[in-house]
Amino acid sequence: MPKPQATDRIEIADRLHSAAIHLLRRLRRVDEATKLSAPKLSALSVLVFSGPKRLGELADAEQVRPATMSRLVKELESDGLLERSRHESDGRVVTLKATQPAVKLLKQGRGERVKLLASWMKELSREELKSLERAVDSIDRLGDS
Amino acid sequence: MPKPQATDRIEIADRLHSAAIHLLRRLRRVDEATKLSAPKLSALSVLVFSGPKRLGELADAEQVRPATMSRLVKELESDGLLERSRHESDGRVVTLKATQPAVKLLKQGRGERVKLLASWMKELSREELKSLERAVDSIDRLGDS
DNA sequence: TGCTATTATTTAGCTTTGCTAACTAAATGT
DNA sequence: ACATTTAGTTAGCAAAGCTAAATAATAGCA
Repeated sequence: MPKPQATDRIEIADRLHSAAIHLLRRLRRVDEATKLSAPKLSALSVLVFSGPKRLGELADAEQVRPATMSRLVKELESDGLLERSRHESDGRVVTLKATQPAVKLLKQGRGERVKLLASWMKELSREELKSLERAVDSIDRLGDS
Repeated sequence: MPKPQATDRIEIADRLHSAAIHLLRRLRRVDEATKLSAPKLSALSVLVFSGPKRLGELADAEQVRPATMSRLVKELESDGLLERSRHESDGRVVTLKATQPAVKLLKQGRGERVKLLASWMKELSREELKSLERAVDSIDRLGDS
């Protein structure tokens, strides 16, 4: 019984890479309906489910540069989905907080993209769903170190 | 022992969505080294591992519009990584074939992004790797129907 | 205290990769 | 022959990533 070799890992890595690309491309199609693109939904999701954050923290959490997050935040703000406020003691930091409409959108609607993805998952067998559930955490930790 | 509920699926879908976004963002950082972005590597990978394709087929496989694939192909061609040729009997179709340098790059080097991803996977336990291997196929089939 | 360095965010400008719409060229069918 | 369909390309736009440079506030230190 062979142990996992480097080539196995590379094979799996290759398929994971393609699968991630394909999955996000398929999900992109729902964007018009939601009005929220993947990066915006993902960032807003952090604010809704983990509470207020400063801009730099959110950029870190989302693996983008502060400059990129600044633009996303500006657009989410003008959509009324989050509020910027200045920190009381440190005037440099901007604190971001999801608004009620955003909480409603994400908590109740949970996002059109996520609902669509969840509906696709109905096709999976019980075992496939179990594997997927276990794998998701591994995937999200990949490259953390 | 409860069966998987809709809320479980939505929870997993939400985490899968975030995990896929985060994974691809982390991988993007290696692009400078490779000179091949995710969409190009993914498209080229199809040609190398599944053989020549017409442009429309490749666009379908990659879940993008022909117009988008046409541009990617043009750039890959000017990098010497694939060759366009006209179909013998049907003058409308363009057949795409990976060149030797491309085969070498992907088969031997297997792409910097994939190598990096594979190296991250060393941190996973045997069990996590197994779950991931099983899950990858499910992920890639999601939304196929 | 007062200068200097650091830190947080923003702005400007560029690149890549999606898209749609409109075009060309070739094949098909009536 | 002529209209329609099919395959691919081109043009032009938007979103989201980046870096570099600007701004503003804080912190450190002589």
